[in-house]
Amino acid sequence: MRTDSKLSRMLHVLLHMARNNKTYTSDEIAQMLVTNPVVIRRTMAGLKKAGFIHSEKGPKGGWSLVEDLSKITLFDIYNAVGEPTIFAMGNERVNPDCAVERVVNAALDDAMNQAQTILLTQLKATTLADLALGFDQICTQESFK
Amino acid sequence: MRTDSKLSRMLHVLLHMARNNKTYTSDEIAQMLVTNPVVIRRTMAGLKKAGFIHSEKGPKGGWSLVEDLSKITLFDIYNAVGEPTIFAMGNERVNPDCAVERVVNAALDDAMNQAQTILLTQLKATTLADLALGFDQICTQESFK
DNA sequence: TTATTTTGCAACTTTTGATGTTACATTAAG
DNA sequence: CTTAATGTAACATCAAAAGTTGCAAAATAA
Repeated sequence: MRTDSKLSRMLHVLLHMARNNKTYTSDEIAQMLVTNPVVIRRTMAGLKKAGFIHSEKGPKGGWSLVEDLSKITLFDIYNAVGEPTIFAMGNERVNPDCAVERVVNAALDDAMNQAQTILLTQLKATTLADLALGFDQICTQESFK
Repeated sequence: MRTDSKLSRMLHVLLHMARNNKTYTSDEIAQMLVTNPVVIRRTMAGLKKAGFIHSEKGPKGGWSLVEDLSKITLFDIYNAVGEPTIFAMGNERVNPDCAVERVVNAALDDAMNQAQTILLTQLKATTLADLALGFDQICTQESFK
């Protein structure tokens, strides 16, 4: 499969929404991310269900932020987009009775679980407000409008 | 794409080879892993190139272990099978000039790099001999022939 | 009420990388 | 010289993410 970029994309969108404090249509967002508006709606649906954003139909409609950035962690968004598969590598399981297979898989699972724990811990420790802060720093450094 | 199982599979094969101390044909291995012998040759080619195993053509030919299990780490095999992509999640990079994108990607890259470091460190710290040991323990516990 | 804008969503297509398959060349044993 | 193996190129399949199309539903405004 392709690399799952839903988390990356949604973080991108949410920060833009927070920064400009306006509603965005799926079309605008799709242009921003160079993709299709339907893909946007599909993915944003998860964030809406989780209560982070709101959507309005019809003219003047679109997507808007509901929650405070400081209350949303990257892990929250990871969950809201459906907890994408983390690893592209995995165990084969053809014969659970094979002791060799069990030992090999246990070792790999252990290593992968440790890695996953670190990753999710990092996501939990970072809020969107943290990212916004880093963003403001860049803008101060350089010349952003 | 599918989940990459080359590392898991090769570890499985190597432990079997070490345990029974015999040469295996690609066909035998393929049956063991429930796959195709050509897939086996393709993957084993990497291990051969890295010097961990030897292959012999013709009747009585097949694959045999060359290196001592204690000298091979799981990381060595990870490398030998071509350093498969670790993560199924990733950043989108549509506009490197976008400060939001940069901040988001930096945060995700950081989390993923930490996770990757842990994973590879674990692979480096485990030798095939370690796995064989765990294997022997299982065999003692239960009733393996 | 009707035209327009926008989300909601089902159904299908495309893409991409791992895996699987076929065919045939090469090599070694007997 | 036949048989049993590996070596490898070329092509086929599979699966999951992303992309598309089409249309229903809802809200706004004239």
